[in-house]
Amino acid sequence: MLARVSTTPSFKRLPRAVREQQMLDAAVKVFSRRGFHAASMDEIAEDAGISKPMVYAYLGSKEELFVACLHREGTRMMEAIAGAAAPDLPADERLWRGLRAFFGFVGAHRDGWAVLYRQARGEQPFAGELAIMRGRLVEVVAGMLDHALRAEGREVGPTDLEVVAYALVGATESLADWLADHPEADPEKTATRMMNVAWLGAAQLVHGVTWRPPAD
Amino acid sequence: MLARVSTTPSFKRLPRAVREQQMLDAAVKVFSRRGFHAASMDEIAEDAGISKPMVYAYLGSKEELFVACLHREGTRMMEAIAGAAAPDLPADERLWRGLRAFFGFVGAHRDGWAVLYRQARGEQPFAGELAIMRGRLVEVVAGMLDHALRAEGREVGPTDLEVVAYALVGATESLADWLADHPEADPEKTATRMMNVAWLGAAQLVHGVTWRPPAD
DNA sequence: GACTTTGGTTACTCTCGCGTAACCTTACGC
DNA sequence: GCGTAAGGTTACGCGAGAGTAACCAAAGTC
Repeated sequence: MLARVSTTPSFKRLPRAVREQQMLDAAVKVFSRRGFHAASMDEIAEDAGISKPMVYAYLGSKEELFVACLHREGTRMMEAIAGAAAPDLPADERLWRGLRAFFGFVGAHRDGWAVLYRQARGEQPFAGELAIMRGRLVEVVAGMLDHALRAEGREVGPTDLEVVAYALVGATESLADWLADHPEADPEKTATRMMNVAWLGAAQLVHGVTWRPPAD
Repeated sequence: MLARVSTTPSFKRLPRAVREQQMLDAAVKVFSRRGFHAASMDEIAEDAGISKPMVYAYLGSKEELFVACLHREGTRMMEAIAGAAAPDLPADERLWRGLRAFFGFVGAHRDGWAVLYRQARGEQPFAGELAIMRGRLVEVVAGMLDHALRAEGREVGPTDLEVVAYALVGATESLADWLADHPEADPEKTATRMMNVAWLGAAQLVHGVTWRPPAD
């Protein structure tokens, strides 16, 4: 004993870009399993096969690390959706493709994105970050609705539009949660169900059918 | 100086039941403002006008305290809804009354319930607690839908029913968030908007209008 | 008016985990 | 082949905040 002065060089010493991705992979995994607070930097570092100071050197504080996860995963998701829903298609087709892409993504990352997202909704430092992403989605959906409405020669106040879009996005998020909690469920089928709720409701609105509260 | 041996007796020494409510009030306030983790027991105690050991004596650990908040506020909300939506009304009327009561409640507790709820969705120890409450709501909504469907001589698989109900509940939660973030918004109007999305979509489903994915 | 229960306090302890200082070592430019 | 930057490590400081021990006093109770 006492030999092995130079520790097994195995194959270490990877370039920064690679290590960063490994760290993010580990971070997403650990944050998802444990939650932001219960997750320890030590565990993330260990899971990434690296020591803690490296994580700090590359990705900064725990909060920054979490935000980085959110960003990477969020961007991937947004790209998946944007890549599927071409802007020159009719509204229902766009909606359908967007939903399918979204649920496909969530289904494929069942214990990554969805869980991270859930975390972030509550914690104040991240809620803002999330609100921005959700805001972009809401804007897109609201734009679609507006487009469809104008095609019918109709028009609705911007707040109404925003709120309806917000509700649709909320319903979709909710089903994403549901999907994440039901490993056996089919993403495609979930997307279809969501489409039923969203589009049939939205279509009514587009055609000017409106529900009004009873006179009491 | 050195006098004031007996500290101002002011009017202290309240019965347990009263103090517990004060503590819960303070806890809801602080948890909402700071979030579960950032909230300190010291601050809650101070805000309740009492010292920390009393909080531990009456409500137990920090987690238990949070759960107690969730329970109290959740029960209040459920009661508000249940009291409004009589079970012998037609489905749309029940839905409308339930939504109105719900948004009324959220609007009246803008920085209490909604924020607490948001917190709890993410944190693992509480997510279960919440899931149970949401589950009850989903069940009620699903039951309503089922009832309406059967009245039309139609029937849908239980999973479909559950998922649609889940989506509606999710959309509603989402608008509750929106309402909590928009102090100027009118709860009644928000309920109407939700009703538009939920009911017009649901009504289509009830009448057997179903959207199907394009053949591709 | 003693005695016990209930409401209340001050002043700690102790853990946990973020963040860092100080220190190696392999690769690469030149 | 030699300097230096880039990749990597061990081992620790230390702040914060949950939870507690020990102790005090008013209000019932008999």
